Amino acid sequence: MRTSQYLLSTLKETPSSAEVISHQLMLRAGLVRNLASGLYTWLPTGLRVLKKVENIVREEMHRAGANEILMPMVQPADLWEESGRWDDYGPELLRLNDRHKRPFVLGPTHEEVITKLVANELSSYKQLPLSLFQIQSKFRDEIRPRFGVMRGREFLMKDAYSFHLEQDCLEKTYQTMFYAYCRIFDRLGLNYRPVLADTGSIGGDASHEFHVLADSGEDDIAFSDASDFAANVEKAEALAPVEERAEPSQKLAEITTPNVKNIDDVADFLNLDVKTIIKTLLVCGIENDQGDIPIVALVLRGDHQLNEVKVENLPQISSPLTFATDEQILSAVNCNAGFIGPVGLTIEVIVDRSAAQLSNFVCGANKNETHLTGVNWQRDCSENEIADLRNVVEGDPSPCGQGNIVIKRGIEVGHIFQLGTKYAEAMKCAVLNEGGKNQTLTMGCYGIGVSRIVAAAIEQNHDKYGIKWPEAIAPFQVAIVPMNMAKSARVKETAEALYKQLIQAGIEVLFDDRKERPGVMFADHELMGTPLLLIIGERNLDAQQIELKNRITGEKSLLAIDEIMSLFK
RNA sequence: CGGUGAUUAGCGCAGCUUGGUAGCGCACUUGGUUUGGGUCCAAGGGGUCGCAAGUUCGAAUCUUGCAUCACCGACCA
Repeated sequence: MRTSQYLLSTLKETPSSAEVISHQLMLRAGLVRNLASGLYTWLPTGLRVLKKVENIVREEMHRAGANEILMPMVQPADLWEESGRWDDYGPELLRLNDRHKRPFVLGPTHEEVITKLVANELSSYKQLPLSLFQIQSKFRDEIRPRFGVMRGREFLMKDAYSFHLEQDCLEKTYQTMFYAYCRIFDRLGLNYRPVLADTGSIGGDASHEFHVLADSGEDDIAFSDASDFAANVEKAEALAPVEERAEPSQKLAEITTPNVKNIDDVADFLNLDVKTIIKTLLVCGIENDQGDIPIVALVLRGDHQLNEVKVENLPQISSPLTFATDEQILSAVNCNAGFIGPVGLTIEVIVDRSAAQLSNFVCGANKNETHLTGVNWQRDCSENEIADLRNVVEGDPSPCGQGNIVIKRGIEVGHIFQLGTKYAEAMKCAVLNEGGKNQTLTMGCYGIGVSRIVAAAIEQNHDKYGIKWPEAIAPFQVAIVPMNMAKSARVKETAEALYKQLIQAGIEVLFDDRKERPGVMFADHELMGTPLLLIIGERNLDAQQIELKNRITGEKSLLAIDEIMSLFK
């Protein structure tokens, strides 16, 4: 490709709307342009990268035995009614009507369509297991699209689905997909980790997320410093403290705490460590037969954070998690938020493992402007249900039993999980088994955020000059940068000849044939992140040499012209 | 959805307080100059100042409403 025929569209200045570095560089290097909130046009350079990522994903899916298909982006609403997600899926699901006023959705994912398809196409266990995938645009009407294509509303995703008669077969394919994902991210040249994940609203048993490690990531990942354990903080178990609870040594006392509203205030007021204070949060339980919603108290150590996913997974708590309103709090405990404590509560109380290990602690007295000190479990309030309610923090013992937790940020680029029979049951996806009986299939589901990978790769590979593409996904393998070609026939001839050779050899080459100063060319190619530059100038032509510059290492070397082609063998 | 801020040329911004025919830098066009790291000089083109209404002789500027975009939070595959 010659730059004179190419839409280069680089920008010297950073558009003000771009927050993270990948978004800034994608705009500056001319990869994408914003159309509306969360919607992007892919320019030639960006599309080249996107296609490369897509192809690596496709190749590895084929290697894993999956068949490529393509499903429509627009899906009839009745499929979603059938699966129950028409009601369950929130406003993220974009709903629309056609000219006959029939309802449709813009697909945020394709479980319904594929399950329906397989239900219609398969009839015998002999056709199983079967894996299908597509690479298709999805639309999710995100509340807050941000970070460019990292969290866009329309984005490119590879989604694969596997169908099985039995769980052990599903597990085998799950393993195959796990390794396929590792191969994909290895080939992409990214620093990534598979991490244990919560199965979330989709349900199912086992789940791993694949995260690209980057400070700008939106997820917290808990690692062990002594093993290869890694889990999303949502999922990482906070183990019960091993030390025995200390015996009560203080008397229970009531103190007046005016204008003390949160844990930090209490700690300041009493000059105590927040770790000796507990906080009590009131949330909504599951609606009972009378249609009442019970309020449940959750007790945590002052320095710990509530883990909403863990709480939602408790049988007595409503999902999604809903905090009690001020009115509900007042009627349940007869005081305001900020002064609630477990002593004397009549509602159900669930205590976090770490909070349960405390003795002689401070808590709210269920009376405004009042706290209790010297509180002890059993002696002052009944022994309650104990559960893991909190996020792990750095330094916690790792749930794998080895080492301690370290927390890093990650960008979720892949997610695999064992779906089970949820959709197969809803969509009546079954085949005849060996015994001639109808048997509902069990499913696996495997997603990769293709467009998000492009952003994640930049987050991980850039410097002050621009993008440093991993070789496998660079838009061009090499650029020819002639110095002052307009004035030097020799430079022009050499550049043209080299360009022709590279094209013939099937190399993806960008020939900078603009009449630009060298600095402009260098700056553009460094911004675009082309891994290799071939710099042709009068200076080295006397010796029949061309300068080779490596974008990643910064190394420069001189090569004889006839050696150039051997670089690409 | 709540809070905050923004909206003036393709991009980055000034002008608004104190109303009087819209400016700077980059980019773009033309000519010259320069040519191994974003040259320099000169001359140009490009704007319903987000939209609508109001105040006024006169509105980018003051008032009101709306829209869009972004950030923080809530929410969420």
